[in-house]
Amino acid sequence: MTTEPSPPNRGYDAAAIETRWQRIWNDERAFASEVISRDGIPVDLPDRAKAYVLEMLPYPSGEIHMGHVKNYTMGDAIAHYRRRQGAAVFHPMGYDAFGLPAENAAIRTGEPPAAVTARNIARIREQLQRLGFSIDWDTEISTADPGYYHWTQWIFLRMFEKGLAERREAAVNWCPTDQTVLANEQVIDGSCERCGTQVELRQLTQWFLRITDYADALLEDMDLLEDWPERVLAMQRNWIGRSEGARVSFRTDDGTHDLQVFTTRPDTLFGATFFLIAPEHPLVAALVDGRPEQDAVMDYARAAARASLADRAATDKPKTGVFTGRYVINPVNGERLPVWVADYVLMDYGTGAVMAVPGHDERDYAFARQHDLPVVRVVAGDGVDADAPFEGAEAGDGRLVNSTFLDGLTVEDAKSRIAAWLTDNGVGEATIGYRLRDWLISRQRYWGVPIPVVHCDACGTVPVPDDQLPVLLPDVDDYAPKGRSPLAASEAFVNTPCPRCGGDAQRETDTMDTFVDSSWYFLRYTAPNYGGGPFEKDVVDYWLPVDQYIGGIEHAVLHLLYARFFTKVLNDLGLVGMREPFARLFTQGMIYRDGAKMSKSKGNVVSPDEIVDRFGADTLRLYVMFMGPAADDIEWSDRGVIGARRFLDRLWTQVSACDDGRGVVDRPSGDSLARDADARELVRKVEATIDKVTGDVGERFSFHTAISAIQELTNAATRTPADSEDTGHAFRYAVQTAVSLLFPFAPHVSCEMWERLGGDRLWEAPWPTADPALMATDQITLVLQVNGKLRDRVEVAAGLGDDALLAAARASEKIQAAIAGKEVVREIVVPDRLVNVVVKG
RNA sequence: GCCGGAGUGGCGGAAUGGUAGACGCAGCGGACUUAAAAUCCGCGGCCCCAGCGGGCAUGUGGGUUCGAGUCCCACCUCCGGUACCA
Repeated sequence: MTTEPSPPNRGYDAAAIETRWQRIWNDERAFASEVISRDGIPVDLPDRAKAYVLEMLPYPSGEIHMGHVKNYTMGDAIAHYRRRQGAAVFHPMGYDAFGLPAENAAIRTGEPPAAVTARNIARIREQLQRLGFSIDWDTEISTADPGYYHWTQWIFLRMFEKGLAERREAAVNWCPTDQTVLANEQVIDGSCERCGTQVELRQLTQWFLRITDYADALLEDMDLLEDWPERVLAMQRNWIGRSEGARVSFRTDDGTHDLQVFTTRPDTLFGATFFLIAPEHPLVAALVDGRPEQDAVMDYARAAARASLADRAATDKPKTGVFTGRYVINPVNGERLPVWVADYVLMDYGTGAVMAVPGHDERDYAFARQHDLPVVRVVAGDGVDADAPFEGAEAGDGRLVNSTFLDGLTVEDAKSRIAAWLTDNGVGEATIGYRLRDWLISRQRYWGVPIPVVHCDACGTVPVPDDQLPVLLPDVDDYAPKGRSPLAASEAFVNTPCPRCGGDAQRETDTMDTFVDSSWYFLRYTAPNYGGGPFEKDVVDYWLPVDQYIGGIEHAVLHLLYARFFTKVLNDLGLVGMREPFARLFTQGMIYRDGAKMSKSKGNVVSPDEIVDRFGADTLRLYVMFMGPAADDIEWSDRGVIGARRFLDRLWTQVSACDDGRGVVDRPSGDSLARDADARELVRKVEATIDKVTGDVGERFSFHTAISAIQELTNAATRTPADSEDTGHAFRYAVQTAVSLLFPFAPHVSCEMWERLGGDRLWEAPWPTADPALMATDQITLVLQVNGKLRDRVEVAAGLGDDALLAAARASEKIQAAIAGKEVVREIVVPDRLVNVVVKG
């Protein structure tokens, strides 16, 4: 830390108290779940309300950071709250343990990734336990454990059987630094999301999961995700990128080849003046074979293949391309269109070929101007002549022109008309395009789940039989990536009899993307040690979907999309009952320091351990919840931490003032409150606080305002004079309620204070409920306005009628002065709130 | 460009269409102390005024309303995502 504020030198002993309560909770297994399939033994499913509270599992990098603290503290507060409301709560924890960091460490030091990972997990577990989270530690899982990845492989095989996992050749993203392929979702701005290296496109045979088969289901079932942040849904929608259009078939003028295009503007078919194919298009070589243009075209295609993704994707560079010398026939009017190869056409999207309509597409327009190709208008906006010159592409709405049978139609009508025409003439059809690509899961790296298949010369690709799972990750001497998986170097691993014919065969040596591991972990928690399957359906169906999922926004289109896909596949296989895994999602904001995300390289990291050492876990937890709205990015403040501790110390002092052996008291009686106005006002504040905190924690996830309400209550208690038995009782009631409400955020010291107040087992005590009758005030401040401007305030009894309130307003000298000599036009009365006198002149 | 979100004191932020700035941080004044720290009490948007008071204030400009931080329209700025997606 850059500043060194002193810890308070008075107050409670955080280290002693926190250790004590952690031991008690642990000894009593206080947060163990009732309904977990431990070894395939049938369990009774209670019909109480259930709450599956889940935070995204951590990658065990060695140290937790503040983001984790915020994430898990929020989940813990919700879990505690739901538990005390009487729900059966499930709050598990695990580790996303496969992945590159441990492997890269292994390459540097020679220590096996399994050992690095085991050490890191032990460290993270210790840190989490030190923060006192109410986790069911019996359910703890690691995705790198053979007992876990056995079932990752099993699920993969079920997908393989359904044709949802397949091995095929494709242009894929290759990271030259990490020496492995990457999924589309892991390429950010043309660079590897992990190391930032620009990725290359390579033509390789790889394993894919057919997530595109689920594109529509992933879109449609967003309706089931009512409590997901809009921006996450928007990102997923954009990522899937569904667009309605048509497939159209163009034949070469010599009739030898058929080229398909996808277009969202089939209405502009008459405006096509040339035709483009991607440099990677499989027909490029065939089209130019033996022609004079061959060399130029092939050189261009090779250059495009070499260019980095980022260079290819730059939209501001000139539109390059080469004419192939070939022509295709526009099926709608028989016109010959010259075929060009251009690198702005992506092999990845649609069919890798497009009809170019420069009049109504910006990119085609730029290309046409660049290469002197004709531009034709087929859509004319209001008042635009059919043959008016162009100043740029016109993508707007209008009516069709120069399009024979489409002339006069709106764009929308022309689209359906031409779709019908294409179908009738057998040259195309209406279809849907997606931006979403299949999920490339092969990785040429060591520390991941082996893909459980065998390659046999006689039988082809053969799945490993279920009874031979798990395919264990072998020990190897060298973890360094060499462009192929390190597993390939282990002959004992690779060479195996074919499960089908018994002949010599080789195991697949690629491992799986770690996002596969985390696509189903939330199911395994319900049966962490079960050996008979990945989970048990009835237990999964009891707990799932997750009632509240909490994690970072960075997984909006990665983990969250993949996990939804897995759930749908498992649902289709009849293995789980639900279609969506996470009913409600909360994405927490990041913690910044000095205007930047905390990171070692920037040297602005505040370590959770250091804060716990100095102030205690309760202080850290309270502070991260108090900083600001949980969903917002917020700047860390060293001084703010001290403020949180100061509040706990103040409450501790108040509890000490109640240390008289009276025990936990009931709400003061009506008689007591009728006798004493101070007691009445303080109890009113208590009830209002219960109401506020309950809504903030239970419904609005507005933890910072919940905490400030508790602070207001303790401030009010302090200010209440303890001058009678009635105020003494009210004070005690206020303090004990503050402790009870604070518990989800600062559980250790709350339990200690509760005990000192004479209470027992606060984590099981029912959550307080407010008495609405006591929340009402008997005095209100009536706001007096003239023409909507504040002019005066008066104290009056609550519940007065309009006439009495008007009378009070008219009695105000300031109001009289403000309306003197003016005509009163209208008087607005809002009961128990304000009077607004409207005057003229 | 497109999609999503946000603009309120010195700072983090609060506010069912009804007292703008709760709560906290920093600051200032006071108490305690030989002194400091800690703690406790109090003050606190900006401008004018000795004071009483008054004026101006929630990114900008319009609108709806008795009344707008809040609702509507247009714009500006910032943040995040995405982008030759045909």
